[in-house]
Amino acid sequence: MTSAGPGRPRHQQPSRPGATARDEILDAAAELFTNQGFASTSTRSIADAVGIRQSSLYHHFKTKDDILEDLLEGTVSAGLKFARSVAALPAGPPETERPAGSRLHAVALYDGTQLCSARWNLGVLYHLPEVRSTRFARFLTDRQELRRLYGELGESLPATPEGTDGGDFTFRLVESLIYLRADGAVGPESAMQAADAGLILCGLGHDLPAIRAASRALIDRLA
Amino acid sequence: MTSAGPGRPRHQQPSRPGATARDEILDAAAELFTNQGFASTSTRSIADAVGIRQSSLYHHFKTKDDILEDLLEGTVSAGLKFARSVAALPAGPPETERPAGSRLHAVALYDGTQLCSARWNLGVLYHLPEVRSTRFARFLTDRQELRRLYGELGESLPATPEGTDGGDFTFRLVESLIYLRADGAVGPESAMQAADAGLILCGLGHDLPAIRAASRALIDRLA
DNA sequence: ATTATCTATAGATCTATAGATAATGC
DNA sequence: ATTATCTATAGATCTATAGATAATGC
Repeated sequence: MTSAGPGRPRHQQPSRPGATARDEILDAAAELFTNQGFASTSTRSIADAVGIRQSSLYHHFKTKDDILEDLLEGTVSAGLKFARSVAALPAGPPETERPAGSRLHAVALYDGTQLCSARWNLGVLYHLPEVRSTRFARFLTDRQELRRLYGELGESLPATPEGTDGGDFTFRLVESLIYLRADGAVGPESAMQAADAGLILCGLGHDLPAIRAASRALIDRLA
Repeated sequence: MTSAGPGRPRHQQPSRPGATARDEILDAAAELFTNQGFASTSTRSIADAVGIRQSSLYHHFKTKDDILEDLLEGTVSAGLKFARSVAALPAGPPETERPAGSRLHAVALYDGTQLCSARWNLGVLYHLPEVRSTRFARFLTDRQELRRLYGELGESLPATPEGTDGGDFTFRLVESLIYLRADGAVGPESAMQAADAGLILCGLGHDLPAIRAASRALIDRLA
């Protein structure tokens, strides 16, 4: 028994990662939302998982939706930032020769690696009907911009067969890692395989070894 | 005012498709589950959509979960049946020459077409955390068998590049149609494009026109 | 004074059951 | 007798707010 009870200081016995109580709440909510669903997870169960009272959550978040919003934002912001910086690079090789498709591959690999290795598989929340509301507009537009960047990087490739949008297929393959992971079928190579498959669909399967190397270099440089 | 009130006959003013009250309930639940989510949809709102009292639902279904179970089963049974009959065909051309990959393409096209054109986009319910319980074992094993059949059909192809499971990638691309549709981005060609992309990943992109023709023929014959 | 917690609770649900009622079909 | 509906309700939630309490830091 340390000093439990009303008005106890800020943050004791951190059973969860995170420097602050707010971070602990987010971590507990992420675990519960991904494992039980958003609507099925009560604010009480989140509080229980953290070790505080249900009502104390409302000191840190205005509503339950706000918790979800924070979590969703966190899953897309790094990937979007990386994709923006990659898309801002010139397509042609600047000084070092960079094979066509390296930029799309790098975005897919970075994004996919994150989806596979993040502490919780929050991607399963992307397609919740609840999320399709203006309430979550910032997340939605961020994810839409990321998708558009995939499309742009795919369009800049001349080799793609007619009729297919290789960039968007790559985006879809990368996001399918979410459900592969939910099925327990993600391995250490899954993200690379998804990125490779995207490039194959763009007609660049013949050059994969060089693309992989340039993709890794881009990630090391920009991430 | 027709004969409303207690004990009225079975089934009047059918505002929804379906011959029976049970079918109307399923249709209303499908609409609400896909648009608002399963946990967020109350039995009352389903009943309201049908035009009966909340408690009257329980004459047709034992629990709310039972409604979901019925809906999920309905989305996978036809596709699984088709995939089984396709997988039972000999791989080599029997009398008519059937190009390699036609069987996988046919399964993907049939399945994808259904996902794109079903009255409600029930696929968004596949990955609900709630569904991962033994409660829905029959649906889960059916879907798993369908996935395994994709894998088998992919394995039988010699052309697939090493390291990629072309059958499983095809399965993932087809299921990604669910989320393409949820984003309002499905067109009349989407299912065919997904099936084609799967075959490209299996190394058969060069033979697509012939594969498409054989795939269509298989669907006409077996579906 | 500010911050983080607590207790207590309002008010609105939500699922499922019990039992009454009336139409149908034998 | 069976079927499909209804009314009424038990009992269990669930979210969010109000206001008290105590530790902290100035």
